[in-house]
Amino acid sequence: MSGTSKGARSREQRQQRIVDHVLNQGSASASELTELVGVSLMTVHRDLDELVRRGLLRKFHGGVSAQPSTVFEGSSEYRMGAQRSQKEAIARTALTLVEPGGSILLDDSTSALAVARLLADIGPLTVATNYLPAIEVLKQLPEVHLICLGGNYSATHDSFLGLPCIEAVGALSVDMAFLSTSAMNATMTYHQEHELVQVKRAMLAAAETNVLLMDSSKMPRKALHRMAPLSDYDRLVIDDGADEELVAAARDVIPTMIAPIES
Amino acid sequence: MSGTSKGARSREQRQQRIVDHVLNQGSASASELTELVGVSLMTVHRDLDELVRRGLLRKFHGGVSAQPSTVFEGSSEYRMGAQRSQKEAIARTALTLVEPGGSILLDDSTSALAVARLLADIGPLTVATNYLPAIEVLKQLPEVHLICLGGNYSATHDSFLGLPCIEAVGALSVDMAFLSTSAMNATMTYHQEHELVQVKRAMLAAAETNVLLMDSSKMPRKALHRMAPLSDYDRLVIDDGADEELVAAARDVIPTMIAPIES
DNA sequence: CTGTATGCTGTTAATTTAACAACAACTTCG
DNA sequence: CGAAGTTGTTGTTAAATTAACAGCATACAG
Repeated sequence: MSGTSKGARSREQRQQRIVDHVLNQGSASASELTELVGVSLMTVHRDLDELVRRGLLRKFHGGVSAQPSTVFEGSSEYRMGAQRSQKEAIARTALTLVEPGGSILLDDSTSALAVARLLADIGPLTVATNYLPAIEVLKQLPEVHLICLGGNYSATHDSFLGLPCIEAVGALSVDMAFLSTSAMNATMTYHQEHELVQVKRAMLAAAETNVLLMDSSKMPRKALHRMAPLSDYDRLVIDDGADEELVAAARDVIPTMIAPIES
Repeated sequence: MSGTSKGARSREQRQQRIVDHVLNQGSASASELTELVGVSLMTVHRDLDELVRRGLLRKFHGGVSAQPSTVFEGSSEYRMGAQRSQKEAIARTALTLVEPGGSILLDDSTSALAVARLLADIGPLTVATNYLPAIEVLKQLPEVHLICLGGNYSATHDSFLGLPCIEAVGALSVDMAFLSTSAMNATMTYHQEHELVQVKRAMLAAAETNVLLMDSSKMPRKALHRMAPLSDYDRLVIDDGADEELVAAARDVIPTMIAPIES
């Protein structure tokens, strides 16, 4: 490609040092970081912008902090970033399952959003979702018949949930649902929040074919609520950074597609 | 309370002038606006922040613009335009009917959007709507419990319609609905599109009190579909540019509030 | 009438951003 | 193999934005 081998490496190391320092101190000013890593103020700002974009840090006027300092801003933006290329690869692979003229369901996950972003040139398609960022993307596409699944707005997820949403899903019958969960193992999928579990289960029931989108970072973990057994899904799409053993185990249960991460 | 009578008035006028100028020019720089309104740069920035918060302007580094700088503008935002100050006046008057703790319904009209923009400091409130621009505004307000009425997305209206929406409305029972129609006379309201009529009728049925928002520009006209008799509404809010005769006739049917247009 | 509180405004200093120039690493092509 | 071109990273400079504090006018209570 281009001049990235040495440059990118030192850049990464530098950003890692910044993250470490901020995580230790809780927060730091830009000029403070200038001295720490020995580059210009401008470069520090550029690093910080990227780290914010990746969801690792928070920026406020005067510096950066480790945690969501105030409240604001859906943590959904937050989730993207780090595994962005994985999610994009997964979405590209999952996209091969979509056929023009069909109907699909997208849940409120960044993985599903990545799918939405790739639906431009498929052909006529009906897409239903409760996820506002996905709606913003899909409303631009003239060939997509968009259905919004309404409900109670959740600022933390930037989506619509609750009984109204479940009922709206229940009224549908679609070809395919693309779902993601916060954790899984060889037999079960899990999620942190009960409210989301209810909606996702309704989606599972409403679709002919259920596709589970998983980026490897969340693979060998559990979470509070059991959501659905792996056997409830018809297809697993996962990136190639996943634990071999787990993938092998999952393969015994459902057809599994491995998404290659581009360099 | 405090020093707001004269100060606030000039402040509002100033912001109005800023909005007018930006809408005319398409965009403007902060320093340019400084000369226009004759206050310090800092105050201009404070005004712009507030106008952005109210959803009237977009800010980018170096100035502000009327539309989403990157994309085209939704045709719905556009409709505002000429009758913008009327609609804002109407909304401000209608707002006096809203009580904290209550629940309200907003239809997919720019008049209802104007109401949404003023809901910031009312107190806890439940608001349901099928209108995407209103959702974008309301999702910012921490005190508002927002319910999205889902349905089939209509690009021409930027809202959700059809059977799913009607069913979602039917599941609700709210204190007050704020509606607008494309035409009215002394006994009847009308609308151009049947699909909208159905949704609005459902809203009428779901609310305890129905408030009709009318800017005078559309008063003495008819439109294709009869929507509902004026007697189905409980309150009419109209700006003071309306035809005297018609207002008098309407007064015989329902309580009517006249919204003063500021200079 | 006086004191206090509240909100709006201006000034200053610090921070952040955009825009451009310089440079290194890699690629391509002769 | 080397020259030219491309791409990505960094630094410099100037402009823009923000926070913080101080000053002033108005409203209200006593």
